[in-house]
Amino acid sequence: MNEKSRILYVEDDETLSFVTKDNLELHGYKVDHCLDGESSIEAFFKETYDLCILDVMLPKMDGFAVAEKIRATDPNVPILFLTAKSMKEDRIHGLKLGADDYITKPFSIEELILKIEVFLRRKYVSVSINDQYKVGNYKFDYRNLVLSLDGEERNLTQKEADLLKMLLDHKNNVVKRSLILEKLWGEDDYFLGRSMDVFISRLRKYLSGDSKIKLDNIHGVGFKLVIEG
Amino acid sequence: MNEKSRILYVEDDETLSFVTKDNLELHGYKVDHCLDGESSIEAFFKETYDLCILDVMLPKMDGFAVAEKIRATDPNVPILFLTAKSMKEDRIHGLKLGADDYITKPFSIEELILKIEVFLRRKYVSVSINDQYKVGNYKFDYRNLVLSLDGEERNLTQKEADLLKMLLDHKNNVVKRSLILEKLWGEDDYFLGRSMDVFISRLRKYLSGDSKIKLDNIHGVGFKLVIEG
DNA sequence: GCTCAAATTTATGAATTATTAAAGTATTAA
DNA sequence: TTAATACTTTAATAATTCATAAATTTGAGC
Repeated sequence: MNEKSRILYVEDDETLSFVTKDNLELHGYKVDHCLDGESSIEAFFKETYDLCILDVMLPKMDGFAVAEKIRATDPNVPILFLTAKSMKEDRIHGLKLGADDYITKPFSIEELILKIEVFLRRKYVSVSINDQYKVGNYKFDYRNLVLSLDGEERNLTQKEADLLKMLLDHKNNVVKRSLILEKLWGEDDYFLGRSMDVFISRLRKYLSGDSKIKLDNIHGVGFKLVIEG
Repeated sequence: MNEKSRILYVEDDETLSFVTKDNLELHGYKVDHCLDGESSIEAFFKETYDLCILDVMLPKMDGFAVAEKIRATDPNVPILFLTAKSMKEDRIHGLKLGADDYITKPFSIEELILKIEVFLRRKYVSVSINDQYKVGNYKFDYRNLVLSLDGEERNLTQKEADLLKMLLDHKNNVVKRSLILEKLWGEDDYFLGRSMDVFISRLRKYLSGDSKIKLDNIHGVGFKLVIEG
């Protein structure tokens, strides 16, 4: 099991925050609660958090200001706002500042937890400069069809790139033969399967420069691109 | 400047969808619009999209079913649901399926676009949402056919995995030989029974690393996977 | 002790996959 | 229009994997 996810929760309503914190902890999160904006900034600088939940209305420094400070430090940490019902302006303002979502009060704990899960179950990196993938020691630029290993560039064909991308999107997971064939070849038939095998073979050769990369076959099922470390 | 982001938009209300598509295109997205669930799946298999917007209420196949299909193909693409106002159950159901957010109708275009931006400005990589079973000290990933004991991984064949899953689904209960044979081998005959015994035998070997796991035979009846504690 | 179910190990053959080479198919350039 | 080039598919052959079969041993239940 993974370690507990750490959540920074800023909310001045003591009753609500007590219940919410309690519930979140019951669900296995480690929650630090702050009562106002300023102390939350302090906390954020001291600790590392996986996610922040900010009430908009806060004493001393409102949620937006807190979000700006946090964003300036960390462009990646997900931020959820708690806003009063129907304050559309607030919601839009928050999203513009770089918040990732908002929840309108009153909210159900179940919904809050689901929203938290959405952001925690993904690794989550800002700014995808085009479609640049890291593949072990390789770099793969999907848009430009370039696969490179310390400066050494190799141009891929569209189909090679599509296949690599598909395997990469399912990194460390099995991708069914039928799925690949349907998606990249349009239909799943025996001879197209032979063709795909040729491509797999070629990708193996291309990627043989890094021993931490394996393109495994799962007999009768499909392929799995495994990258150690 | 990056290339246009490609959006798949599924919505059966023609008036609304016309306006929305138009607006999104004005904002620089490339939008493909589908009127029903089935055609959207087709489109998804043909093209690559950066984001999907699904109405929940759709003819032929509802938005949830579409989402499941899409998730099965691509674990990473962000999915936004359009739900009727106040249908809390819908929202929660959607999030559980792996949707990333929902927007309640009626929605403002500005808000929709902000939400889209939230998901497009980041690269999302799912941390893998597998159905992992716990089997004593082992972990069993049925989808990927992997059985692991503290880091030590072993790939199972499809049939081995099916059998283990079946025993696991009846954990601590007897599963009749005839049931296993019919379900996994298609018919119940003597020789297939011998074959199954080989598989049982193999599973016992695989699971021998944890003494709290027993795969008992109930003479003349079937098997029972017992896990203490 | 006897009989049959179950367990285990080894063998076998069919099916799947791998790899390299050759043939086909476009696409672009001359 | 032809030649050259780039790419995909087909073909041929080798290698591997796996379910089943077969052979043998163990053990349950009477």
